[in-house]
Amino acid sequence: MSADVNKKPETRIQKRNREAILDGALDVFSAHGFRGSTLDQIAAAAGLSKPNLLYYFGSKELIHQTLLTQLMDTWLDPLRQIDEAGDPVEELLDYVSRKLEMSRRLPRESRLFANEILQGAPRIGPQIDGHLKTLVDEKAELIARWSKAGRVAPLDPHHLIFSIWATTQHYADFAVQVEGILGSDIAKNFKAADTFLRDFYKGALTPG
Amino acid sequence: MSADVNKKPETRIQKRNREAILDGALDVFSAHGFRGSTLDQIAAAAGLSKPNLLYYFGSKELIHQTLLTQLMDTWLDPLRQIDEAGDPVEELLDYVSRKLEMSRRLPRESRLFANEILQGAPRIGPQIDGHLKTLVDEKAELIARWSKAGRVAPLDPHHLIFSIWATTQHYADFAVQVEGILGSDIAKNFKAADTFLRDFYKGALTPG
DNA sequence: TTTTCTTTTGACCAAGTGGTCAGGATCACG
DNA sequence: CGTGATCCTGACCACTTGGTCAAAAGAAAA
Repeated sequence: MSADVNKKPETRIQKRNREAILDGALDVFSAHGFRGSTLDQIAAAAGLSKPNLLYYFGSKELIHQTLLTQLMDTWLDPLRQIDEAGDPVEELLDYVSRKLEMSRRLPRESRLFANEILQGAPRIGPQIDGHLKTLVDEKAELIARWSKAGRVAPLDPHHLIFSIWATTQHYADFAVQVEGILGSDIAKNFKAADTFLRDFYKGALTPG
Repeated sequence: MSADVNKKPETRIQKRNREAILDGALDVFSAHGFRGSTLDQIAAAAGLSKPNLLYYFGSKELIHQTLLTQLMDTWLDPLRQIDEAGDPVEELLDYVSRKLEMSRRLPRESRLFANEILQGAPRIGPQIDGHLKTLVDEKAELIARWSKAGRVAPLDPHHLIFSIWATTQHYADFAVQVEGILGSDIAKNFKAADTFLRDFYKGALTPG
């Protein structure tokens, strides 16, 4: 009855196809949202027929949920890395850079996540209240301690974290708008964003 | 042939029903995105039958586009109000507060917009490159002048504006996440957000 | 009241959608 | 090579969806 014992190990073909499906689905879901995506689109993106796709993942739901669950881990990594032993302002600036780097390298994942939250997190709600809240509260407390010790400016730590999420994810989620205004040289835009954000947060976080 | 001459003025009934439709559609579109919304849902939200709805707006497209176009004006108002004659830091802080207030009072509109941009702005693209870019460039230049004169910290003005959009709209677009972490007392959360953002931007913008 | 214009509806339709299924093709292994 | 397990497909289905239409019901003007 224990679910985590896979009786049969995964075959080569299974591995290849499951990966192709998840990659294709990430393309499609991140661009059109859950309801805006069709199994035909996903199947085409993965290079499989629709029935074959359903042979590997029993339903559209399941593909989506698999993506979202896998993503959650990666997504919180940068936050976990904030180190109590480091210099507070440096630690936070590096967190900003790491988050921005994620927007640059994993924009599809960012948009998938944004789509889900925007629509009220109908299929990921629980994980927000659980995992995420715990980690955020923990790091917020750390920042509060730094704050109290006068090592970073006295700002509400939860809202500070929100601001970092917002400013960094913006470059993935609203990429079209950013490119419409700054032009389409993406590398250049991200470089400028990093420079800006580090200066910006340095100004806001440095105490005194 | 001139399109802006309405031969017949709008009837009472037309006015009431068109408003009901747009309001209902805003509910539905902002919660589920364009493709995730159905005419039946919108008709129900507006209290009309589906064919009757289509009597007023010829297609789903048209309702969506009407909402988006109407929104664009309101959306850019706070930016327009930035006044060259005022104190630079104060002007920018007030812009932040105005934008946050829009997230508080018009969260549906914010999410409608976010949905559209997230999915690549398929039905609003042109307006971004036109209207919006012009206004943003203009205000960015103003900020650049202030910057050069040493009246605000030397930060890239375009990215500064992006950061304000991101941090303020976050409270509407990611409301579920914010409430999952801070709790559901919305008034309290927005109050704290305003305090945080003003302190935060004051620290980052004050020169020297 | 009559006539004309506007508003509303039920019945309907073609296309698209997620998902099923029986059977054929292919693979791994003794 | 043979055989059982895995992999793949075309045909199909029930349901949803955006949209149409003819005709009834209601307002408004005469």
